[in-house]
Amino acid sequence: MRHDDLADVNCSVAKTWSVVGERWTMLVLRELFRGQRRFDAIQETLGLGRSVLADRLVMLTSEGVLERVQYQDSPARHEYRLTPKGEDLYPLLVALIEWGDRWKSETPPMALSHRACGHRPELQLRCPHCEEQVTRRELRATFAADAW
Amino acid sequence: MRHDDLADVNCSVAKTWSVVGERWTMLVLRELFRGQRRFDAIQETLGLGRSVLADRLVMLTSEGVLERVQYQDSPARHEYRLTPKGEDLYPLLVALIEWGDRWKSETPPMALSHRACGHRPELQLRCPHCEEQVTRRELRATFAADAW
DNA sequence: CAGTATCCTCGAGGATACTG
DNA sequence: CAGTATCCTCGAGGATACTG
Repeated sequence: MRHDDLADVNCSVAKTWSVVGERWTMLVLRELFRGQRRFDAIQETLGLGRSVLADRLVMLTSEGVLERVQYQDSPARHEYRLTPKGEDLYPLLVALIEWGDRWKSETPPMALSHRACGHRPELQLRCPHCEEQVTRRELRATFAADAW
Repeated sequence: MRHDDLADVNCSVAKTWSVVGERWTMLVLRELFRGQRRFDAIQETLGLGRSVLADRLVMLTSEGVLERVQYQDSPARHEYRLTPKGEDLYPLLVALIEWGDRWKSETPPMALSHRACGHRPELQLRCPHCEEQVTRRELRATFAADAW
């Protein structure tokens, strides 16, 4: 199974992975969420190959995760911005940060805080109906007939 | 930068990626969360190479994400179970599922429901102090001096 | 069943120079 | 600045047979 074949499998994990599962993709998105929009800025910070970055940006743009926006003319220059589909990857990024903070870093390299109160936000798995947190033991999984 | 070098960078996204960022790792974990614990069962469902699966299981075990448990003797047979460190990857898996359900699947291939009420749980980013949901616009990021 | 051994392919990524 | 062109390396993953 090639990487691209993940997109065609009936599993939401695999489909998402077909978009973000390559080595550099989530780190490129990390830069976008951090406010970097320029090719050279991202390339220098991450230190990845220019052709790899160019390829990832084209892929993410054609996926609708980023949009390429002209920010000046003569000469024309473009930058990349997160679309709503791209912004919606934020919980995924936070999940990566939280796990790394908890299990792989002594001191968190970056701290998020709620502007209003200064406290640290966290991802919670909740039942919107019961209005309480749930653990995976309290969940049932139902698979469609053609699910992978 | 090789894949393994991500572990040594001072960024929690990169460190987590050094554990879960290869092509098959999250899909292997999906099988574990689904209750599959046996080598052959995982290998047949996913269809990945046996040597790749063996390598991933060794890596995840040495990372402390899985533990290898003997479940019978003569002949000795082993299976794999999620440790607390592995269980803590569940929000990450849910984030992948939610994004795929929302943006890449017409009908969700698998539905999670709260056993107590039957409703669908969701990941929410919350401030535990203010006891309310927050968006990324309401957050501030503070980087350590040596953060990547 | 849970792997190991062996061999092979191919494409992801790196490096560097160049261009409008 | 935002890429493209070119060439190259190497290791991740596939396939198949074998083993305690």
